[in-house]
Amino acid sequence: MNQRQQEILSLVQHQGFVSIETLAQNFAVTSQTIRRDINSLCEQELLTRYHGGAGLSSSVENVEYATRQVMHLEEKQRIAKMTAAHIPDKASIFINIGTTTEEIAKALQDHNGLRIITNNLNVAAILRSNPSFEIIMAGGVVRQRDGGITGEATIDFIRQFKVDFGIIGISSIDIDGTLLDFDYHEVRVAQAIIENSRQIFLAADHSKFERCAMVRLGNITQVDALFTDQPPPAHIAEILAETKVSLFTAEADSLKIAYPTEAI
Amino acid sequence: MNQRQQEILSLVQHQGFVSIETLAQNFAVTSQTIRRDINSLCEQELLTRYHGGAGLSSSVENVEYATRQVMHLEEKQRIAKMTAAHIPDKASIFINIGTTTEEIAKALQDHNGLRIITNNLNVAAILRSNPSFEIIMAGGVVRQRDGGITGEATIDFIRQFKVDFGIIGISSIDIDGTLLDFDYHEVRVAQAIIENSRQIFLAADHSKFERCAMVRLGNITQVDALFTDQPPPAHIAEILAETKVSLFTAEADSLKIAYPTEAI
DNA sequence: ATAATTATTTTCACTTTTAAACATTCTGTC
DNA sequence: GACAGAATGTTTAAAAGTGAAAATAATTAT
Repeated sequence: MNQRQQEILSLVQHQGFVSIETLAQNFAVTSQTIRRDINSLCEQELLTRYHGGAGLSSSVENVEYATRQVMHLEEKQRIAKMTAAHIPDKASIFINIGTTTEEIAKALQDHNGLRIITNNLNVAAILRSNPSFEIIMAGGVVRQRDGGITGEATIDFIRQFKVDFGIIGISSIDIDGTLLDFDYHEVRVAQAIIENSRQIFLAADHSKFERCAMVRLGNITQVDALFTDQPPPAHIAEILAETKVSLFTAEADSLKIAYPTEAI
Repeated sequence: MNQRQQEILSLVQHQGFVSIETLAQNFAVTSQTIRRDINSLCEQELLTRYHGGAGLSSSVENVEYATRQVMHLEEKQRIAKMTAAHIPDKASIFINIGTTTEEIAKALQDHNGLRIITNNLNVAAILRSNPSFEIIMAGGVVRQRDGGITGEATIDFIRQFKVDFGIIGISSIDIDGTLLDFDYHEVRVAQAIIENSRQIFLAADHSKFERCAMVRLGNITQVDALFTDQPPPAHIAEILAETKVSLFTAEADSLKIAYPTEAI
């Protein structure tokens, strides 16, 4: 996103609506350029396109979160689609907090008869539209910025269940396979989910391999399958192969799937 | 959908019905344009076309709920405003399911430092916009139709707390003061709220005195204050006086909206 | 029941907006 | 300096939005 696009976004956020003509004059570019900017921002669901201008996207209040939400959106959507394809109808699943897991929720909308337990208000809102689903909301303290629910009460709540699949996102994966996050409370919840799921699906786009968070969640060997968008670093790939963690890679052009190779 | 259409939709959702003439004047366009908007919205089944205007859609998933939400809206808003005025800043409160309690949540938005426990997804969404609030979501099974959360897990969750105010809505109040609701699960949650609140505020518009539901929730003598929009029936008023339940009535210059009878 | 009124549909003309294709400029790399 | 790639500008045809007028349908008043 370039400077001008950020400013457009900020203008929309302050004024609710801006016309293409105004923007073109303000930034001293042609309306065509503004159109390209707006179309691009629109694809990222950061704002809504109207005839003659652009306005606030449906219900974005938290800009910081909304921006994070669109980082690597394409990748996340590919990952989400692939992950959803591995969840059978009528399965019971945990879905925890995270922008990637929200995309997975969207990808699951057309499934049938799922029973979902989540600590994410957005996930609940997304999945509520399908009447064949049974949605169970985990109780606890609501985080304003992303609608996540955490805390001791949440953990106790989650422990009441045992489900088929636990779908978790993550902030960063260290080179030795350590899973890390920024928020202690969120980590506690994720651990509870891991303990109470028969299979764990970890969804993480490639950016997570290049970042550092500080709270240890666990190790990548605890998961059953890793869903990502690019082949992971060599060392991680080795660990996955050794521990027989399935690796699914949703690459841009064609969908490539790599199965774990036998340890030599 | 353009912004005008969105606003039309929102108007319909709030008022139940809008006339084409009014809309044309409001938006400063010809009635023809409004007609096109309405026809388009109608094709999407977002609202229903009537001769001379448009009203709530009758084929939306939860019409039942949407209709209920609009019924006696003005009264509910008056009741909500008055109820909110009796809640001090920094109070801890339960808010349960119900269209009236949702209005109360809206009326509470400008308070400060509230700590709210709710089993209503909509209430959580409404109050999340105020960063000074601490919101705790009760866990449990999500009801598709209204975002309410009920079940044993919810009751256990609520029992973990003891708050200053419990704000509850109700489906009907019998002539002898019996509080009644339609849903057993919802009643169980309301009872848990009553048990764990120092003060109970009951919010009910006048229509609740004329209806019958079947699940007994409790008796009006269990509440500390009743908030309504018209003086209750004499017998109820007597009970309230005898048992020293406070009665707050938010009356207003009567304002009636005529609904058209048949959709086109 | 009939006339008068009001709302709706249909059609057409006009303007603005959009998208697509291609030309141009700019930028960084080799 | 040549080149590739991205961003921007230009032109043009298609699409969308709007308003006006006439014909038809529905509603209300007499």
